[in-house]
Amino acid sequence: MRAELFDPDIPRDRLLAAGARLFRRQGFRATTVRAIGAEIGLLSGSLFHHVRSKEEILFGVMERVIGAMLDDLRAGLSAAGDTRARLRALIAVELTYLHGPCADATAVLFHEWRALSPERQAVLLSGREAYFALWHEVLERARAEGLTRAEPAVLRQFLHGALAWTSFWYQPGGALDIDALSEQALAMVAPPEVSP
Amino acid sequence: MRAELFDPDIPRDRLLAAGARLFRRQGFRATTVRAIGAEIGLLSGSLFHHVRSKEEILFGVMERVIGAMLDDLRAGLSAAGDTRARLRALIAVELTYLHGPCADATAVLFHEWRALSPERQAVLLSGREAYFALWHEVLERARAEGLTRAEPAVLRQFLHGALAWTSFWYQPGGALDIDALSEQALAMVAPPEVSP
DNA sequence: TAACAAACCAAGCAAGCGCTTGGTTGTCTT
DNA sequence: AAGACAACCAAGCGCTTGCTTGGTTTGTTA
Repeated sequence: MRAELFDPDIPRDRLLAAGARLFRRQGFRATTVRAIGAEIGLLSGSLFHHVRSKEEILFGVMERVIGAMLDDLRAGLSAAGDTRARLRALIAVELTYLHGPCADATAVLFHEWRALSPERQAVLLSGREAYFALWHEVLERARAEGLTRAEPAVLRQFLHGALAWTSFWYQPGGALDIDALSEQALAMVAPPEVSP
Repeated sequence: MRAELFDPDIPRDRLLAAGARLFRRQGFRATTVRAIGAEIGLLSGSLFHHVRSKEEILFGVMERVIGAMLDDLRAGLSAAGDTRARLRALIAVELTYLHGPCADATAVLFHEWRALSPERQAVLLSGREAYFALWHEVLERARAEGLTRAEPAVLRQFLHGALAWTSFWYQPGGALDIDALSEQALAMVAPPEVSP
């Protein structure tokens, strides 16, 4: 996966990274433009030289991460062998984004979706749909092969919810690393014994 | 389960119910005391006769629902027979609260936890811990009996996340009712074939 | 070295926020 | 009849918010 979503040498990217960090920690509404500015040593007014509005920061963060996740998921799926490996790739990509170097931006994408205006939500919707279309494809096959039992459309939501929720409790650096966490998620949706 | 958390005949309860409704729809920060007042035909200042602060509304809502859920979960578990039935009860109680008559308050409890001050979070923590202690007990037995595969502590978080996330996508009244949704969740964490 | 644009500062505006204040209304008890 | 109390209104205070404005610095190019 790409190590960084934002280039520290580009002022606007520094702004987006700071926004992601604070939006994740305090939420979009609770974060002031003054706090974002202070985070990168800027006065509150100065950041409107790089961005038209506070919401544009949120949108910029989401747009960036949604594109990157889609790329990485495609790469992960094409590298995976059987359906079970593809299932693991779905999980691993999401957990890696949620707890790796892109953790801030990914958490913001998942948890601050409602803070974005409906118009801008619509702009990102195609990327979101493409992402979950890949999920659906894998989950359909997984059920056809007897790996999973729940209906793919429902399972997709359950699994995504379970993974997104990890940002509230999972601490990277503890006893459980991301690979082990992925394996636990895989064990939940597709216990090894069920496969033929 | 108890049909209503708030008594429409008590002014303060009407206030809490209105708060829950708006907090769920727009989030705590985005909801103004003026909007809450308007919801029950009150001027913004008048509602401070019933409540000391806006946050006290949030706390009141959460306190109420957390106690009710704990009662209902205890009742549901004692009525259930084997471990699989107890597992179903865990799921059913949570989904019933999330999408039944207490949907507003429950969604607020799960999704606006961070909006509560740390001091008040601490007050509710004992109720929360008692609730999840019951979960843990059931999930431990489920694993001991071979019903589930993932570690109980992790599975608890995954499952709770999956269920809490339903408030973003599940629409009661559609083709899938709450019982069917519960069955899907159960199928995900404990596929029938695995049991001995 | 002059010109120019990107990047930033200093100051503040208009609007909205949670909450306070002082007073009025209606109901119930004694 | 009179007191007590809950419930509410009308008005607005002090503060914070996102964002604007006009001007200054800095670095690059011609």
